[in-house]
Formats: sequence, C-alpha cells, structure tokens
Amino acid sequence: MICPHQTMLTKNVLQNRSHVLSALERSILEGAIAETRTYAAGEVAVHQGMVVNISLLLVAGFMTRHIDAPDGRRHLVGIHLPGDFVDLHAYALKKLDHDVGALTDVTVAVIPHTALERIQAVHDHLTRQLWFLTLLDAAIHRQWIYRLSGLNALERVAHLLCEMNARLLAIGLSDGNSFSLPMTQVDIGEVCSITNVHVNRVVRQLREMGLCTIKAAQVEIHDLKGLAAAGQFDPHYLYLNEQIAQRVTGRIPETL
Amino acid sequence: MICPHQTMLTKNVLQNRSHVLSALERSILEGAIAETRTYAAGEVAVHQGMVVNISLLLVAGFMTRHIDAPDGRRHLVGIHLPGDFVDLHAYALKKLDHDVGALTDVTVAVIPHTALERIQAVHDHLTRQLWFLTLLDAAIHRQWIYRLSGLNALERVAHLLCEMNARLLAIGLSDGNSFSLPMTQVDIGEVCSITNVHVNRVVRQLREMGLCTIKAAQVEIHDLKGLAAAGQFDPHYLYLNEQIAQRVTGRIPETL
DNA sequence: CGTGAATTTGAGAGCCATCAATCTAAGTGG
DNA sequence: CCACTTAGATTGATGGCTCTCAAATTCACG
Repeated sequence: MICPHQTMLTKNVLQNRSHVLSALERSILEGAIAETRTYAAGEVAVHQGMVVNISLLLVAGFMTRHIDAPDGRRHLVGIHLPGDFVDLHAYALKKLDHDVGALTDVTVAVIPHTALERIQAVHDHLTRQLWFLTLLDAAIHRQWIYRLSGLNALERVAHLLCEMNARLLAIGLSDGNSFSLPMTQVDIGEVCSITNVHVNRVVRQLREMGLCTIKAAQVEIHDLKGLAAAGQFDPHYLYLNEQIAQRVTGRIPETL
Repeated sequence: MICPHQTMLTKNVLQNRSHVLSALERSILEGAIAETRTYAAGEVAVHQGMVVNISLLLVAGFMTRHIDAPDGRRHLVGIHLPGDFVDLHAYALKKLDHDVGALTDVTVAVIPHTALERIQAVHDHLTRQLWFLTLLDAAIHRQWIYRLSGLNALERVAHLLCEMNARLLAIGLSDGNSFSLPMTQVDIGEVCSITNVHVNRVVRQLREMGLCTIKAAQVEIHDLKGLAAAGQFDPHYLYLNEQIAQRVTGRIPETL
C-alpha cells in the first residue's frame, strides 16, 4: 500500500505544527497520490477559472498564488513551500480565483479529487486536518492583509522574512537564522506591494540596522528579535508548535 | 425535527451562489443550531486566541473580523453579512487568529462543534459545502489582498462598494443599485487601509464622478458599470450564480 | 435643544512611486 | 576563452498620493 518511493512525499505536511498527522494518516495521504509532476520556474501550473479535478501537493521547490492586474502587474497572494497542499482548496472550489505558478523548478504530487472524496467518506479526523490546512492558508491571507494594511515598507519586508524563516524552520529548511529564499527583489515587491526599487532601499536599511542581510537568495538574520520587532511579527497565525513559535521570535536562544 | 422558529435562520446560507444547499441539507443545518444570541454594536463576540467549541451563523446584522495593531489601530480583515457562517473556520482551527465583532446589533445562531462533527460523519456533500463556505472567505481574503496591493484609494472604495452590493444583492438586501451599508467612513478606512479623512475625499470624488452617493449609511449607485470599472471589480471570486454575477457589473440592465 | 459622534474641509509633510541610468553576475555562443 | 546578452541589483532625482494635524460643520439622539 505504501509505495517506498512516495514515503517521503508527505513528510513536511503539517510538520512542526500544533496539528499533526498520524503515521497511518500520512500513509493514507500518500496512497492518494496518483503521480508526480514537475514544472519549470515561471510556469503556471493552475490557471484561474479553469475547472480542475485534482489538487497539488508541493514536494520540492517554491510556488506562488498570484492575481494578475489589468495593467499587467502581478500581485502575489500566497507563497508555498515544500509540504504545502498548494491548491487543496480546489477540492471544494473546483475552479480557482487565482493562478498557481512555479517560483522555482518544482516537483508536485498529484492527488485526484476522487481520492479525496474517498478519504472524506471514511477518515473524519484526517479530513478535518486537511480542512485545517486550507484554513491555515486563510489565516496567512489575513496576516498578509494586515501586513499591507498596518505596516510600512520596511516593516512589511521584515515581517515577510520572519514568516519565511518560521515556515522554513518548521520544515527543516531554515536553521533559525539563515535560509535560502529563491525570491528576487521584484518578487518580494509583488508580495509586499512595493516597487523593486524601494525593496532594494529597504533591504539596505535592514542591513544597515544590523537586522539581516540578503545576498544571492540567501537570507542571514543577525538579530532575530530585532527583525521580529521591526516587522511586528507574532507567529500565532501559523499555528506552529510552541517550541518553534518561541524560536522564530528570538525569545529562546537558538542553542537551546 | 425542523423547528419552525428556526426555519428562516439559514435561508441566506449559500443564497444565489453557484454552490447550493438542498432543502434537506438546510434542515440538517438548522437542526444543528443550539440557540440564538444577540450582540450589541461594537461588542466582540469571539476573542483572538481563545479556544472555542462553537461556531456562529450570522442571522441578522453585520459583523467584522479584525486584527488590532500594537498602536491601537484596528484593521478589518473581513466583513460578514446575514447568512454568513462567521467563524465556521473555528471548527478546524479551534482558536482564531483574529477577533470577531459586531458592526451593528446582531443576531447569531450558535452551532456546537459536536453537532458539526455529527454532520461531518454522515453528510459528505453538506460537509463539502461547509468547507466551501470557509474557502469562499479565503477567496474574499485574496481579493482584499489584491485590493490593498493593486488599487489606489479611490479604486479600493469603489471595489468595496461593488463587493458589498454584490454580496447584499445575493441575499436580497440590495436591489442592485441601492442598499443600506451600516459602515462609518472610519470603518471603510479600516477595510481599505486609508484614513477616514481621505475616505471622505474619495467618497466626494465618487459622487462628483457621478458613480455613487453615500448618505446616512445608504449607498446609491448611479453608474454601476462605471463604479465596477473604477474599482476593477470582477465578481468571479464570490462564486455567485451567473445571473447575479452579470447584474453586479452592470453588464445586464437591471430591469431584465 | 444640547451633546457627542460622524462628516467635511484645509494646509503642510512624508513615504514611496516613477523615471532613468549604472553596475554586477551569470549564462551563451562564436 | 572572451565578447555578448540578459536578469537582477543598485543608486539618484523628482513628483504625487495619502497621512497628519487642526478646525469647522452636520447629524443623530436623548
């Protein structure tokens, strides 16, 4: 039942969150995978408005959710990391209100909605965890609204970096202070709604403040507590387990 | 089984949406209602961070979801109208990342999570529709991100007014061109992330452009097509049925 | 008719956008 | 192996949208 090759595909789902999947549930989920696919950086995997009957689980790489404006500018409404169930919401929505694209080269696992229906019919708890995952995305959306609504350019970038650090730490892709972030300054601007020119000035400011440096898609946080304060970052909306939540605000020494 | 007094409580749920509830499903939902409550305008019904085991279905009045900033300013991340399942997401989240408050005096129906568990165990389709409702909120969140990210002050307010018109029309609280909107200019500013002073200037501009007038919490749209264009409003994210969707962009004469 | 909330109007300032140019790094092809 | 190409990063100058501060006015309501 459990294909060895697939065993690792779901390892990051709900990793280090206050909600967890049992080994059995994880294997059920893996059993629902029909195939894996790859997309090259820049490709659009799911187009807005198209009816779909599959959902994608991101295995490797970064993906975006974005809305294109009439003037051609792109606005990111979400970023997805390995372990994220990128468009699980398509299970109930059937057609999406936005595009899903590959930020880097990515590998995704394809899960047909028919398989999700079978899960839903039998596994109530697992279904509720899947539902939770879609609501976690919504919670992140709300924080992004707050980021745009309540923070200035410097604060927005600081907040984004803290969120990325937290989510990447949860899946083992950050050591708590440094991580690889495959986003250009244009990308960061499309998340924070500031021009790439101003992103550049803000990044320099963060560096001059001794908070962090970004060099060649590598983020080094020098003052985690200071960066979290600058971005007014409180990770409660990520529903992380307590230990991780404490670490990403610098409230606990990383050496603990 | 179906209490006559409760029969009307769910009438607006998924009203005029492309997803619908059968009469049976509606009665099942009504059977899950434990009680009704009222809150006065300004009261906070659900506090951020508190563990809850009930969800609220808004029957009458307007509610908000909001995040309070450290500086005391409030930022709305959602508005709810009669028929909205205000905090259904609490069923899977258990504690919310934001507050839920009463914008006006409101009446809500209380549905215990134990009742939702029973529904989930038996009624797959209804459960999927409930799941859909939470995803509809997320879709609206994304559009709010876009509103803040891609639109200027005038466009944001125009977009908000179009959304309110559309959602109110769907539940019979707008005739397509005029509706009651119990929001102050401060409230509108908290949604659109502009100061109440600037909201005022924008409202005047919209009036002078012949698009709409707002007087005593009553919105009169004079040029629906123009207002939708000004706000770059496309209602696809509301998942309305086709007829309603066409009407709220002025693409079909209201007299049809 | 008084009182506080909500709306309205004005003046000045600031954050960030826009426009433009330069620089760096990495990949490509001859 | 180097000229060429291109995406991304960087820096400067200017302007505009919106904020802030302040005051006046209207409105709702007891």
